[in-house]
Amino acid sequence: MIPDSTAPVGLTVDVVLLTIRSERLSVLMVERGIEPFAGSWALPGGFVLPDEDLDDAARRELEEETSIADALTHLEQLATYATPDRDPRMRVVSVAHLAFVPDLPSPVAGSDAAGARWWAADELLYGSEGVRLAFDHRRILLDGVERARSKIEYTTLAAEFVTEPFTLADLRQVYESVWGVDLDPANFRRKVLSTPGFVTDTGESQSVGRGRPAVLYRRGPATDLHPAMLRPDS
Amino acid sequence: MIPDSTAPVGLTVDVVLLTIRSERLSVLMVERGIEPFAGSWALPGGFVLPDEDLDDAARRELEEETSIADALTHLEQLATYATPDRDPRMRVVSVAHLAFVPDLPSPVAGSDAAGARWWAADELLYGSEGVRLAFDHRRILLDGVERARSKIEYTTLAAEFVTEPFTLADLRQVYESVWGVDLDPANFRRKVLSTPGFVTDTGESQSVGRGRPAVLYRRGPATDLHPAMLRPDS
DNA sequence: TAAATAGTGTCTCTGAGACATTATATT
DNA sequence: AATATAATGTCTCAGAGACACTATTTA
Repeated sequence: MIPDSTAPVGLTVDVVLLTIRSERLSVLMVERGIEPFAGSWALPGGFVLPDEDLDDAARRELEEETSIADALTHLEQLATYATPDRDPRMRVVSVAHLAFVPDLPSPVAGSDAAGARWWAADELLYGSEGVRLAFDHRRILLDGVERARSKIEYTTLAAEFVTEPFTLADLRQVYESVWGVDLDPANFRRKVLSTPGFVTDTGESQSVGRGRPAVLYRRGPATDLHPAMLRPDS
Repeated sequence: MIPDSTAPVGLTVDVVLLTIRSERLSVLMVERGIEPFAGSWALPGGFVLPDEDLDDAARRELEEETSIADALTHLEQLATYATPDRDPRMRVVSVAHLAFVPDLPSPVAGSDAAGARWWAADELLYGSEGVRLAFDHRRILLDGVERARSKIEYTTLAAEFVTEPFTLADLRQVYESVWGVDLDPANFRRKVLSTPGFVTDTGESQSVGRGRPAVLYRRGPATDLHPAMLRPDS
């Protein structure tokens, strides 16, 4: 029985799309052109269509607002946010998603949103510039960043942040940016190479300015890390 | 703007309530008295009220259907299920939750549901008796069990399954039941006692039939395990 | 040649697994 | 005494951290 006291709700998806830009963990945000929260920055997202699955909706909204859905290999559900007054217009339930992409060479151009840009996550979350975030998107972003931090511990998802082919220094930079720590290059190398299928050697190498050229790798077939990559301190 | 093409959806919560009964990981299910899926077994849950938060709804439904919400210390969001045709009546989005309780001495009596009982998770998921599960609750249960299996690796949540005071054998039995493995008692003891705040010694001991009496413990203040409790094989 | 980065080698320490041994209860 | 379970002790091995050292490039 569907009780009368059950009010209809709006269903939306939001996407925490993370990448590494200039060695900083960054997130894609869109500037809202309309009320509520006009002028504030929001996670890309929108209403789910009838008969549309959640992940399809997330990909579609990302395509509409930022046209970068192609590169999306990994998209996972993050959590659902449904505090009654999170949207002043009506009750809206948002199923947040999390995705990782490499630093995109092509500029992110939105067709729908007023403007879309990458923000360094730290700047957005802890900056003193008074950047306003729409709805409860600060909380969603916090949860997404925390999920990313823990996921790269026990999965190979860190490799989703780099463009192929990549060096071990590139991959190490991902961990250092997401975790905000420095890792020992030697120990990091040993850990990555001792995990079968994390990366595959291309045989080629690349010279990046000064220093010895680094061997180039591609993502391997492995998805999990046993044992996990350990985060310093904690 | 809220598009016209956005159909209203029903919002429900479901709860995967796990416990250990007779050394088996078990889940609380209710028998449906009405269509759809009359006679099938379903996870406890129901529609979220207007202005009600998700976790409040989960606790309320659990109380209404099984009257055991009191003992619920841990209740976490599991995932959201929104496949368009998962409910034949209308589009219903279900936010599933996960909770752990000790084996309850008092019988679980439901005021609302036709009947409520504990099922061994294995029996329900892999049994050959043809137990029918309502909606996509088999998938939700699978996800809940898998979440539980991984959560007790790196948190102290296994202790939520035992009644205080408990022996280390009791706590070990939780891991063995949830993981479906045998653990070395000596190594398990060393691991638990070397994690500060996992358990606290009561000083008392308890004789359980034959064998040397075991020291009794209570849950400690720790919530995380560093390093994690390792699952054999994998 | 100096500087910088890539890559290798080695030592130590922690912790997990295997399993022997001792302790304390019941029957 | 026999048996069962609790609790302790010991050995070994895998893996992480620290860091010295070698290799290969550019300025």
